Amino acid sequence: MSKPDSRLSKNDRQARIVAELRGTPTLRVNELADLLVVSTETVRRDLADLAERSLINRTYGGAVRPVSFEPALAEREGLMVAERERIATAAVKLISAGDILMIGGGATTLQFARRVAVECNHLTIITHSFSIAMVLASNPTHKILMLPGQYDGREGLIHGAETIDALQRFRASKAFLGASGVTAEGPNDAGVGPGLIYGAMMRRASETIILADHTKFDRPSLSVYGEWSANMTLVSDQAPEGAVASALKQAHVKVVCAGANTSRLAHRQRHRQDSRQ
Amino acid sequence: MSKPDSRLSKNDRQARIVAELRGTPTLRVNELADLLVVSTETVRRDLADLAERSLINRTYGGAVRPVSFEPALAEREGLMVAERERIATAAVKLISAGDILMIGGGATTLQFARRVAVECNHLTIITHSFSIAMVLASNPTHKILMLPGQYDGREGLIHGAETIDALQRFRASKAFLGASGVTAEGPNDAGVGPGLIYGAMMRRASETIILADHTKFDRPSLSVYGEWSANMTLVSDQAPEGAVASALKQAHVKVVCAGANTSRLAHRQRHRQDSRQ
DNA sequence: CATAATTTGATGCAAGCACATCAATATTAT
DNA sequence: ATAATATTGATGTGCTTGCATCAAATTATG
Repeated sequence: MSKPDSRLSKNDRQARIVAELRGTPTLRVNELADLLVVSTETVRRDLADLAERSLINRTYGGAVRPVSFEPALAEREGLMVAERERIATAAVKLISAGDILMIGGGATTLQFARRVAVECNHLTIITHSFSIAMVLASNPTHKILMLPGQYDGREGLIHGAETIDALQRFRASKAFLGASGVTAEGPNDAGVGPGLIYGAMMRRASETIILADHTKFDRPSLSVYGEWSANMTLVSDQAPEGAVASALKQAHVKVVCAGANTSRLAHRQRHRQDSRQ
Repeated sequence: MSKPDSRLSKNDRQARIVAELRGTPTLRVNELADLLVVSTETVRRDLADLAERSLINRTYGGAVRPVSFEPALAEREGLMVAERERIATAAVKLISAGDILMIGGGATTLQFARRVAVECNHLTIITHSFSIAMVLASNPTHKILMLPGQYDGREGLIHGAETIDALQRFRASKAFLGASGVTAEGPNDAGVGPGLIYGAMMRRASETIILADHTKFDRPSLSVYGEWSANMTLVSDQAPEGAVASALKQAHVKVVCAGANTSRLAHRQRHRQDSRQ
């Protein structure tokens, strides 16, 4: 994409590596040293640096693009992997043939989308998240509708007035939404823009399914985007307790608890952690 | 012999590798050999096999998930790199401060977008291409509007009736569009859906700039999406000749020829091809 | 059942990678 | 300008990967 400038500052060089990775899926230390005209050791140091900030994914001998190019998502992607996988697996079971889904952005819903791509077919899915659309597209039987609006590169999401407006023209049977926090008041999100969209999705869907691991319980976030009601389901890895539990009960919210099960998952997680370093 | 059920057939084993890769971004040969209870050589052979069918992406020492990301684009990305870079550089010069741009999808316009991200600031850009939006987002001063519609994972593009409809609500000062073919009739595209969008963009923009390298000249494609007119500019690496040239002249289309310059570009191209396999 | 074809494992070798250490160079602050 | 700090390059060692070759084992086939 650009030229091998003879000398770049450390920051420029590292930015360059990330940029390069946008074009090529995999890079090798040697290639980079060659391209940037620095020693392989310097490249190695840069890679270690970038991997720590999870801007790249280190491999033996080089680097690959991080799982999700959205910086904000990449940070969270490594956490609670096993829990999210269990939640996603349980949530997929709630899908019926012919459903029209809305899926909100987030690390947990992305995991959910991965499973939808594998296990379901011929669904219509409305989303505002780039990564979710891309993941789902690996299964060509799905019909994926992308919402319009302003693109936020940090979160990899579309949002804004355009998005809300467009949502009014759609109806879905089920909305699958993530949450930064789950409190007695309702599910809430750290961002105002996304929160507004999740709220709009809830109103345009017959049923709403909230996907949230137990660390979200009782953790209030910036904007409460909806109130608990009887057409909602909470899918989590643990059952909530205290104030949250009673609020859910009072509003007749269904709760699905995706408890630990096979050794396969534990095994998977071990694996994941290995490859993460 | 000792563990009959731990033994998998070749196909099962390879399927397992792909499945494993769905959960983990990167795997190493050793990990896999360990996991599948086979020798590292067998794993290597499996990986070579899978890489050939592009079900995985090989790295030194392991494998990563393949770029499910725009297969169609990836094919073209490696070709005519130097030409595209020159075209992009020349096209960026046509941008004025405060412009509202529409950018169509394609390998050449993507290259153009990369330069816009680096060289321009504070532009409003309307697009239907995921990769273009993502590339531009690396410069947070830009405002990126994403069009709605159906997502085509193969091309990484949005298209459909929704998209055309939404375009009617926007106006841009300049539309930058790629083309599969450039004939006397006008710019044309291999896809019907994208073609309709490019046509709509042309009509909603005050000026249209077509980006196309010389291999597109006189190569008719499926759908002619617009007619040459005086508010159009063609940016290419070579000046067109014959019927195309006279058609452009008659319609008063401006032609910008981005001549060859540095030798480092050729160097880059070699590099990219290496790292692609 | 026996033979052929395929698949797998073992081994040796060359090349590549990672890491630690130390010297040289560049950058920054005082 | 000088010193303090940070960054980079060079080098050597140990480990890992990749590849080729051949033997063993498994599977398919008549």
